[in-house]
Amino acid sequence: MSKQAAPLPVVDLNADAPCCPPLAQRRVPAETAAVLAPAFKALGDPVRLQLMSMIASAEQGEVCVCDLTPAFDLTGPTISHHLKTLREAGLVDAERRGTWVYYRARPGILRQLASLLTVDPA
Amino acid sequence: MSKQAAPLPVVDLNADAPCCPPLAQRRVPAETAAVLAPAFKALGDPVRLQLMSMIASAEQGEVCVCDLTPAFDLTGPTISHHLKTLREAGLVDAERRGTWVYYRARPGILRQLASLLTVDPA
DNA sequence: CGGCTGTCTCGACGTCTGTCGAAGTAGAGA
DNA sequence: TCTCTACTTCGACAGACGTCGAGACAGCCG
Repeated sequence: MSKQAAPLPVVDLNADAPCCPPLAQRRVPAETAAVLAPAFKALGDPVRLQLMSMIASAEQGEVCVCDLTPAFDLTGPTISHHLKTLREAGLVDAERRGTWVYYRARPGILRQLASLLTVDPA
Repeated sequence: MSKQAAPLPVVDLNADAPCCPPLAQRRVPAETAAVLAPAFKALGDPVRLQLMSMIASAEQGEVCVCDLTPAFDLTGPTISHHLKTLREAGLVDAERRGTWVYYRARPGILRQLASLLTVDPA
């Protein structure tokens, strides 16, 4: 950290309201791009995109890893790695309850990404 | 290619209407994920996210590469490489007119990505 | 306590990516 | 035609990424 204060929470990934106007409406500043690009990057893998969808569309709002893993032809560690990527991108949350670990989506950041990509109906 | 026909254009990136229900509404099938993930991946770099925004928000609907390049501390070849990535992801189109090359956004795919990320206001 | 199961971490591997400089191509103009 | 500018392609390199097997850790249940 070279900045001593970093006073501005440039983009708040937890906010429920869109952080910024649509990408097609105003130039995205470098700081915003630096914060949001990793989220897109995390969705930029087919496996993670499916994982994200399975988590976000879960009936109870959460899914057990044990239900996620068998849906792919990949080993447990690999799925775990992808879930970690989604976690670090702020797209999902994990919680351990007893033997199992449950993942749930963070709707706030999804909304922000969606609004960023919004295009005028023109 | 093991399939002999591949008859279904599973996802039409040029369509203006959303190709598929929101990611949080129904599990994204593997084929859809395979088609859309590259687009998210292309947006998963801060430079490309800014380039995309500069192109999509252009006043005349298009931008000259010569206006794009000086906005970054990167060499021409590097910007050219990122633009190629955006092109190959189907996010932008390029057209040469005389000396200059102009890029414009493809709103269709942007709309599809946005609708995929849409979350119920719940 | 000891063993079992579910999940994550670690280390390794081949591949892909972002970046550059050098060289190639396309068009404008003298 | 010759040269200049704008942009792309090529070749190279360091670093990041996706995947796996082996092992570590956490919680359950005898």
